[in-house]
Amino acid sequence: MKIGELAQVAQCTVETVRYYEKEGLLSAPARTAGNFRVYGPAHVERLRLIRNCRALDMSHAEIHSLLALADGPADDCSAVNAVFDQHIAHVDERIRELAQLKLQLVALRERCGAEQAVDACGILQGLAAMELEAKPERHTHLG
Amino acid sequence: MKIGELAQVAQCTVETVRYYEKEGLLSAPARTAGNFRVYGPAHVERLRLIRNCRALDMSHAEIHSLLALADGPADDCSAVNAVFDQHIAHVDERIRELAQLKLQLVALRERCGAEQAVDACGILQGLAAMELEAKPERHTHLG
DNA sequence: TAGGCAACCTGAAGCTACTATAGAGTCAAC
DNA sequence: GTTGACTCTATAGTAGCTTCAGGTTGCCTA
Repeated sequence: MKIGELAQVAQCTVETVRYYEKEGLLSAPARTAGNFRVYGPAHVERLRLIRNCRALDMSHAEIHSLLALADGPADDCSAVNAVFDQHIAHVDERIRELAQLKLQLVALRERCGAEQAVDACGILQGLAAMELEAKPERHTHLG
Repeated sequence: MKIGELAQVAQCTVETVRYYEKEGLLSAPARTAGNFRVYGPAHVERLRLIRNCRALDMSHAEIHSLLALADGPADDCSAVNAVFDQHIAHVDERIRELAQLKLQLVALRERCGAEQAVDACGILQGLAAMELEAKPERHTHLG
């Protein structure tokens, strides 16, 4: 199959497929005489795996690790589990961060219920008054 | 004060301050004869506001809106509230997405409790078998 | 056989919010 | 007068794509 069909079955764009090839996530396929990429079932399976990892918000680095492990001759998959556990920890941390954020946001929002002059707006006042604190170090690649 | 001091009181780097100026979030200050930037109290307040908005994960576009409204001659601050409400909605949406993601991740993780051959690893099998679904449109700038 | 059109090709730029680097200039202290 | 901390501009890099420009291939129809 050509790149358009591959992209379609994998629910992504052709540009994304080419990008994965450039990044080394997807191996370079054979070419036709006219220089078109030709893919087989192995490529489909690989791309599906990559896209599923991305759907789970895994980074390219994490996916690279997983693919290497999947290809490798390892006898047991504890390393796979480790990559996965770490990613779950990333998601957990981000959820906690956002929950904390929401508390702050809602508290600020409550300072301005009624319509009033901008100068008196509790939100803007709150934003100006908030204490800046050094951001805690991040251990997640999730934005 | 010079840029280093400003950056220190605002808990950010000098590079970030210069970046905000280039982006139009912070107005260009006066310069010394030696071409050093000189800031006053107004700049401190402005930068604090910006940094607080960023601490709440607001995008530059959102901050631009807020600053314009804060500066504007508007009689009431309902537009401010609207920007804020929309941002809260962004955070909410991202929390929901991540919670959903975590369910999937934990379900996958449970498929491989014990150490076993990579070929039999339930996680990798699950990742290959997952049904690709078109990603829902995103309404948040939060990663 | 020619023309048209969709799909393909490469390479480079754009997006967000910074961070990092290079190479040069400024300034206060010793 | 020289050291060293600070500042300046300009450029490139980060992640994970998306978009664009400009050109080629291949199939269908007239």
